[in-house]
Amino acid sequence: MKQKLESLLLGAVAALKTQGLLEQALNPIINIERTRDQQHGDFASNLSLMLAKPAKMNPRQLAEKIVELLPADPAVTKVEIAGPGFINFFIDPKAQYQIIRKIHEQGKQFGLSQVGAGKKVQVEFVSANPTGPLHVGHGRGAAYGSAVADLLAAVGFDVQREYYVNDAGRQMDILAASIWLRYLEECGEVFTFPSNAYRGEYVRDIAANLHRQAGNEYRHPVTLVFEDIPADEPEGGNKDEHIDALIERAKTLLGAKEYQFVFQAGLNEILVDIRQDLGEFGVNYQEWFSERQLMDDGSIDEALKRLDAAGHLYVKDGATWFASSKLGDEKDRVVVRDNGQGTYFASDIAYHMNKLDRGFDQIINIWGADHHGYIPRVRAAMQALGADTDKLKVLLVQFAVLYRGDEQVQMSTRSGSFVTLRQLRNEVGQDAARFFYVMRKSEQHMDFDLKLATSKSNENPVFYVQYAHARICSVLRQLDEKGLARNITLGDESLERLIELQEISLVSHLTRYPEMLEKAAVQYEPHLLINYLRELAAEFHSYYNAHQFIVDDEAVRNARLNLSCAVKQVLANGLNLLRINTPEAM
RNA sequence: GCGUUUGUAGCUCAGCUGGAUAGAGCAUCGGCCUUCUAAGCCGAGGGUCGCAGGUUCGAGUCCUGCCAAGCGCACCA
Repeated sequence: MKQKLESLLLGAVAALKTQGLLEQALNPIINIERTRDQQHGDFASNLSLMLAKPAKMNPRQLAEKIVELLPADPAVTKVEIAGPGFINFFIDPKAQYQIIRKIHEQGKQFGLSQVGAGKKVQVEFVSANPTGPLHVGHGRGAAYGSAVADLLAAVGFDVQREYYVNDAGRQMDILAASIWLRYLEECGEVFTFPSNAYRGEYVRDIAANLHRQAGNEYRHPVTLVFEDIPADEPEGGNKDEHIDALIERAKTLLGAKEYQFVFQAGLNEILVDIRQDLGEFGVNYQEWFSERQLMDDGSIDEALKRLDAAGHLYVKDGATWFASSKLGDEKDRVVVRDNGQGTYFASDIAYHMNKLDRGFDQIINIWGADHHGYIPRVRAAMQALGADTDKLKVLLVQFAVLYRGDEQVQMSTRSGSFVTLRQLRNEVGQDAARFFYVMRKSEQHMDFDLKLATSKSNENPVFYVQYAHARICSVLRQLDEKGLARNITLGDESLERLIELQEISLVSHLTRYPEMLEKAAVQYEPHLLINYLRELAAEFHSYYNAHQFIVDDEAVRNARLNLSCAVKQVLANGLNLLRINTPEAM
């Protein structure tokens, strides 16, 4: 419909040109919008406001001229000039009724499109360090990331979902040491647990499993373990030196192979847990990409070699630096430490090089907002590798601040005092969790009130949308109980009997679904889909309260049932896309 | 201090990339179940869109400067 109006307006512009009112060279952008207010018709264009200046006319006069020159079209019942010079189009409801038939024909396919044209897009999200279970902060990234990926797939992109596993680095060593120390406790050793180690209950669980499997195989007397280890912070020492020394001690006492075993046991157990957690949350990946793999297969060396060859590396103070400040970053960054170890950033350069080599048309990274300062250096690295940095899109997700009523819930992985995603899912349910997370714009700070979300009452907006779906199912059941059957053909033939305000409004709303979906996908804003569904549900509830569907007049009855079923289909399509259930009864 | 994100109703948030009288939910107040599910509907009150300038036919939206909050500014990940 938009395209049709656009061509009509273009016709008018051409006519203006031949009349000499507009310069031939002028090619105005035709802007057509949905109106906000029904009184302004269905669509509006600000064309004459845009052209007023080049045409040297006042906008209202120009608008009259445009309307006069506008080619006729049967679908357009009325054209009005309003306000400062808007041209409002009123569309024949009959032309819009086609959407009901279309929804019925296309079913689950309705709304899907091919604007993505099969372009390869990678969406990397969550990628939390495997040092513990996912918490509620990760939940938002998970819900948002998977919604973005699913939306892109719905409009025809070839989407690859990926989780980057940081299975290397100091944090992982701290985890391994934490597990080993808890294991020693399981064996009966007694000592003070380091302040900087991971203290979560899950660490004990992993240690207990290890103890069950291996008995005392990895046991060493506590006197040996703590011999000459620098003091921990509470004892007046340094917590980092304390834990680092313990990591080294673990490696020497256990030996490389055994240390790896403990390390791997922890990693595996946590990764399995994360994968299961996300799977249950409706979040699935095509690829779990290992950071260690990048080290083992020489990718990091290769990436650094390429940067060096292009003259972007230099050595200072014993470390190797990447001259990122020449490429937009605020300062240069170390890629190889003076101790010879690569930094996390070096891994990330290699990772992005790998992504580029895999031939994606677009690379989307979804990060927590606390990583935003990291973007310029990754961009710089991609540029230095000779890639088109426009291919990279970084979407930031603000953290969700958790409340219980008025009280903020403090969280820290290290101290172990946090609410896990799993706890949240169990408390508020899958549907409410996904809905709540995606309801807000991603870069908006979010207050997640557990009390509110856990309250099973009407305060939960997800029920509102689901209830609309269930209500329609209920109407259909009612129809059956009354011994009536739908006559879809008759309904389709009788669509012009839908003349009530709510009916016209619903039909118009249904026609918007595909364009809304496309916009939500291309702009990475799944909350638009949520808003749409809430509006559609509201219009349906309003309709339901104002009018009876199962009426004696067969034509009206079937037309209304066809409309209701179209609404049901679109609600289901939207909810399914968000992986939220569509209950038939509530 | 520098960078970045945010500031809209009592609270939580939308606001269709610059359009018409700024919206919704919750909360408050008043109505609607003999009728397809009241987890619903109808109505009312509630606003200096953080503040001040600027850009233009037109600004919650764009530009500048302040104010406030979150986050970031490692040879951590």
